[in-house]
Amino acid sequence: MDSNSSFNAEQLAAIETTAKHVLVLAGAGTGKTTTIVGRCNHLIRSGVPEREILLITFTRRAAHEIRSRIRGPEGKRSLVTASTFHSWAMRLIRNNPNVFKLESPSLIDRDDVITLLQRYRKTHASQNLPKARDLADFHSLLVNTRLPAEEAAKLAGIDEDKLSQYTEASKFYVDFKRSRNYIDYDDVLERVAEEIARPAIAKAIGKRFSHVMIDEMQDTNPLQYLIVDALAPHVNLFCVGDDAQSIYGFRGADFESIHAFTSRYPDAVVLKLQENFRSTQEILDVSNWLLERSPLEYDKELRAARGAGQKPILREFEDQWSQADYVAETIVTSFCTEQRWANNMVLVRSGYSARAVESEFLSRKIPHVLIGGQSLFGAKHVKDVMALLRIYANRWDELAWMRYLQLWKGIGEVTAERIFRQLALGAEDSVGRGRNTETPLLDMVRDAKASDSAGWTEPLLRCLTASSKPDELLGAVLDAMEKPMAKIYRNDHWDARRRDFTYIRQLAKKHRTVHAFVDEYSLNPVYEKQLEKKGETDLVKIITIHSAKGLEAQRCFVVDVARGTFPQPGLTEKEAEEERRVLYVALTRAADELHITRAERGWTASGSSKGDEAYFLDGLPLELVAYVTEPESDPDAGIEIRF
DNA sequence: GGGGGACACCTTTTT
DNA sequence: GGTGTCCCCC
Repeated sequence: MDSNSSFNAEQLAAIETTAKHVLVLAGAGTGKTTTIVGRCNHLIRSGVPEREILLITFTRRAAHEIRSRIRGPEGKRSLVTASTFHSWAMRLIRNNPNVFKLESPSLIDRDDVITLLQRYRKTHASQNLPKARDLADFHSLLVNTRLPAEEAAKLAGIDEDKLSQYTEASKFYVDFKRSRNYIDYDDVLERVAEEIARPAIAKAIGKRFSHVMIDEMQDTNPLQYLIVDALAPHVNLFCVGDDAQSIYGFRGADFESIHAFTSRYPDAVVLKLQENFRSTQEILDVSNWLLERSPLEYDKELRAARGAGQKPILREFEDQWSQADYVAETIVTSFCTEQRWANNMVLVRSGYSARAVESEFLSRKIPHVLIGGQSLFGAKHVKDVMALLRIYANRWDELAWMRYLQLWKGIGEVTAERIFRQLALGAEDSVGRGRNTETPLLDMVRDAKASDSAGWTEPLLRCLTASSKPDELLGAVLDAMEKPMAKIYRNDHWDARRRDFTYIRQLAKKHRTVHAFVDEYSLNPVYEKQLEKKGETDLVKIITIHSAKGLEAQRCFVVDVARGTFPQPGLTEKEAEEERRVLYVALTRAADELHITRAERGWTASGSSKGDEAYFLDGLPLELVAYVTEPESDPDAGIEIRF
């Protein structure tokens, strides 16, 4: 991989370019990651200090992947910074409180935001407000797109007469965060974007990082663009993207912006990677067909460097169980000859779709890993425990207090809020009176113990008096919470939940401060199923398509490609086209064997659909695939006589 | 004010 | 199978 002979001419041109700013348009499977890594190594060889290279990705997974492929000197860890926009920005904020005007803020995640907005909704119950989730999503869209509220509303399909409810909620939310020193994911970027607009700041950052590389440029949203724009005069940009793989529109990304790259950065060159090394031509034929059917212009026609192979298989099933059975059966059969589970990848549109497949794998004992589902830190019981750690890190983290207090029998929202207010007021008082304020909270909790029949004071005291080493603190907290949690979760898989804490403790060991650990759990959640599989490498991947971008496997199953499911009904054209790109990403993951399946009766080849919903495979020329119906759907087609 | 039961409506996708 | 929401009883 190090010698230039392993790159083709297109890749080499990108790797060795001397242009200040570069945009590489790289179709699926054209060696995008290889090129980024190659560019990185090339820069280092040409004398650019490793620490001057900043490599930005959109998912943690991609950051990790790239980091592992950049070699440091003599096998040492490379000094190249490879991280997501968010974790890079968060580190800047933490390390420069004066510049970013935030002193140890508490980072809150989406669940916290929703909890908070649920509370807001209750206090405005008469107004019949939109769901907390919708309020949160709208606010986030507003921040990420930088649009005026009216236009963002149009984008999100919000009625004009409802808009004031959304903007009022946003206002409440922003005020709440400011008064409590909270920041959310969007604030992390926004804070950096605002300060980096000052030339002195941008210049200082440019001094540290001379080369900024951005992966998946098409997913960059306007907020992130502000950061890139500010850096552009001071750094060399190397951006890689593919408009056909833009699948983060819901986060405010607009792939049209990469078309405007050269007008944005006049001294930029645009290079193309068009030769696909991953897939057989048959797989690309179906993928190309899908894109051609789009009303949008992608100017893309992938060519297979590898040549011909076998046609993709299109199958339909009665229900999701027979579909899952087919996937499992095919994999087991292949394992007999290949002796390798990891040749297989199952791609799902949503975590929900993964369930039937996973349960089939479990019953057949097929070693697998589920990626993109719920994060371990998203689990209720983990959040309960983390609430105590959050209080430790930031004594007046109201959301953490509310969560913790409401665990206890007899304490609901109202009582929890009362207790919190009393403590906060008491602390203020003792500051006002100039008392020794070292431990006012501790004293007050001790005082409260006398009247505490619910039991909340005891674990809290253990927590507040514990060691400041994350793993020791966590140990103390778990110790104190074990019994009460066993009771709370007695009918709710307590044994399975309890096991998770072992992993959390291992993770805590890696951090020096509680603050760092609490941050990490928001920005870098660890996925439960992945942790369990640590060490095992030969696994079938069940993965959401969004998480699978950049990955490949010899044999891929794209399941639940069904009318009314993928795409879901009722999407705007813009949204539906994004779904088309999602499917495109899925299809182009396959190297040799592609199985497209759907679990429903009645798929028709030539567009004479039964439902009114859009369906991407309508009109698919049957010669592009091997099409098989399940026996139940067409009894005659399935007759098999055994001898 | 808390809690349990019934109910609907799910599920996008990531930081 | 899971979770948010509403309603009614304690």
